Amino acid sequence: MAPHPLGSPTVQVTREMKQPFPRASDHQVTCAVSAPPSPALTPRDCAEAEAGGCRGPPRKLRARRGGRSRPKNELALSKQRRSRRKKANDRERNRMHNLNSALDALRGVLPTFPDDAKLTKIETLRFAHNYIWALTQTLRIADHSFYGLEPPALSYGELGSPDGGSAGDWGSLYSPASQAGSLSPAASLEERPGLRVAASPACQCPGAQAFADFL
DNA sequence: TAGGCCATCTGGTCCT
DNA sequence: AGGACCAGATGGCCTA
Repeated sequence: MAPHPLGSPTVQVTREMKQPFPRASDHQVTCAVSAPPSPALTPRDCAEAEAGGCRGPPRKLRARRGGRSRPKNELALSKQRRSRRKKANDRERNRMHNLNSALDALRGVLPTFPDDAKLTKIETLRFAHNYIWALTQTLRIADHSFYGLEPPALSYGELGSPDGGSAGDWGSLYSPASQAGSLSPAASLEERPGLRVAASPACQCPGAQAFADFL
């Protein structure tokens, strides 16, 4: 898939565009209260009910009960519901955009070539995880050589999963040792020929050199 | 054409 | 009550 840049304007496809007819559930919600349980109410039934054309207390009686008439209430209620839903949709969209922005920022600090295909979301997360793990190991090696100690044995088996913990949720996704299909820094790039990790002039990511050395 | 990825909508749940 | 978060559903786009 040709990744669409995140900043590109997203086409707002409303429910109305996708689904020419209102969802049954929506209709049921608005109709259920205002009309007696009758089989298969149509929007027209609802409209009639709202206009007082349906069975139910006559106008006079309704008015006598005081306050606003019920149909009007239902109308207002459904309007309010729609408005709330719309606001919630906006927030949700916004939230997902923020999430994607964060993901983009993460992509930005991962060592790939600028013209490489964009990492997918899951690839980005897995790659970042293993990248951090690799950098950690690099620091470890550097520390040991600085203090004149023997470098630690860098076997995945000894080190466990990249997060340093048990092979829990993260490990199940990409323990470098066990997950052949995982996005370990090297493996992930073999999986996607378009993507490479290297310390090259084209790659302007912090830690890329150390990372490449480590590899 | 099938499958992968994605954006969006939606209803439910939890929290403030 | 309203917002944040989540997961399921749906449909569009793209590639092998």
